[in-house]
Amino acid sequence: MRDRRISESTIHRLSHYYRALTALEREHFDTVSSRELANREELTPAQVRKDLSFFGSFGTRGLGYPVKELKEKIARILGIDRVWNVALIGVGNIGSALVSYKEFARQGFNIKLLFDSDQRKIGSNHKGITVLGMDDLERQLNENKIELVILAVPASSAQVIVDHVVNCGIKAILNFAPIKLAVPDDVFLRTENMAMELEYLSFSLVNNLPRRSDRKKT
Amino acid sequence: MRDRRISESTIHRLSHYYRALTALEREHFDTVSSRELANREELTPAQVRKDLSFFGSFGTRGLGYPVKELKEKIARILGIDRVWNVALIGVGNIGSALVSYKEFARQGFNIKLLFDSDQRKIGSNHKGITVLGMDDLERQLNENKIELVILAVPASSAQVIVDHVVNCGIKAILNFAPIKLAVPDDVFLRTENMAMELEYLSFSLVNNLPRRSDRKKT
DNA sequence: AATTGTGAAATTGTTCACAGCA
DNA sequence: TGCTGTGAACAATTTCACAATT
Repeated sequence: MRDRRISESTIHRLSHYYRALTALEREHFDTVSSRELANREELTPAQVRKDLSFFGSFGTRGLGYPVKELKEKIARILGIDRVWNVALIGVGNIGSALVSYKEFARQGFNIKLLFDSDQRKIGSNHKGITVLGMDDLERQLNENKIELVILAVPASSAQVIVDHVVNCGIKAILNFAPIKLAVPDDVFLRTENMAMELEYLSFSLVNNLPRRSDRKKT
Repeated sequence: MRDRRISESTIHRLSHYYRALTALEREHFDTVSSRELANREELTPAQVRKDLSFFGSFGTRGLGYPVKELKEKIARILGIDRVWNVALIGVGNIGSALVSYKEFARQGFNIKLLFDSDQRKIGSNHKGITVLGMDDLERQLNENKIELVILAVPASSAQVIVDHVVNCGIKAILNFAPIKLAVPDDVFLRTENMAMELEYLSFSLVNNLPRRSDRKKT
């Protein structure tokens, strides 16, 4: 199964496995079967095995997967076995919530810098980090070896700001503005659209969809 | 094409079409072709036509789709042509950011009630809404005809609280805790996992994935 | 006996290509 | 002519089922 193209869904499921394995580790399980892992994230055992087999043979026939080891393997695959230096642009509602979002830090996403274009916010403090102005962006990103930028600015200014960020050489951006941004082909952009899931719920309620849906193919 | 099962991806793409149509309306377009609509959300024209054809024949051959009308049709399909009464539980970082998140209000999601189990937060005010205690939950949800609950509580208490919410008769829940929650089959649950997209970016960077990926197949 | 790893089959989702209509 | 609507072709993903292994 070496070298089949890895799909987006597979990668997202790795995040789920990682989460489940973190829980299993806390509960002192040494090994876990594909069935148990599947149950915990509402997937099928076959899918778990197929997903994992893309990356190697991590299990033992008859026994299952070693929890701690598999968790480390997946962390390595996802690239979260290290610390990423992150800058966050836009310290409004969402932005300031994200600064304190524990799950980011727990997975090695270290928000080191905050930026805002609002003069009144520059110099203010969030969780011990001083908000910088946008004119300082390029130098600060370089000096702090930032590899990842989170954008939490209004939709109206998001494209201008993302252009600026791209010009600074950043190759990975997480966008919270509910708008489609254009970036060059060599930049990774993901957009978190929080209204979309509410719309999905709304759709489900009015159309009385077949039940038990939680997240993408996931 | 009547009565093919509508996939999750199709529904998510409807959200995208809705967003694009909102922009087109603002730009005073009367009609739009499947090609233009596809371009705006980075999809293919065939996909746009197929998606829309699930729900009816909204376009005119040779001309395209009427922007205003199509937007209304999609709003109707998504169930956002009305106001939904929403309660938000957990007024921490994420929770208080969501209260002020304009996009929710704009799409008819009216956050009417706030709850928290922290005594110090009860009685405090967010955007003019007073935070209530959890003991009041059932009565308040009923009296205010709440149909949708947003959960922004810590992972550790999320399952207990979601059980409580389900017992109050709520059938649609948006969960922001990074954990898999169990709910009965007749309850719609969606989980917004914000770390997942960061993990995807991290994976992309370390694996130097083929570029230009923005959200699910979406 | 239990459980992985994996080709093959089944299913689901996407794109093609063109007839049909304005 | 231009563009939709859609069946048919194609591609991707998931599930099945079983040999291999402990």
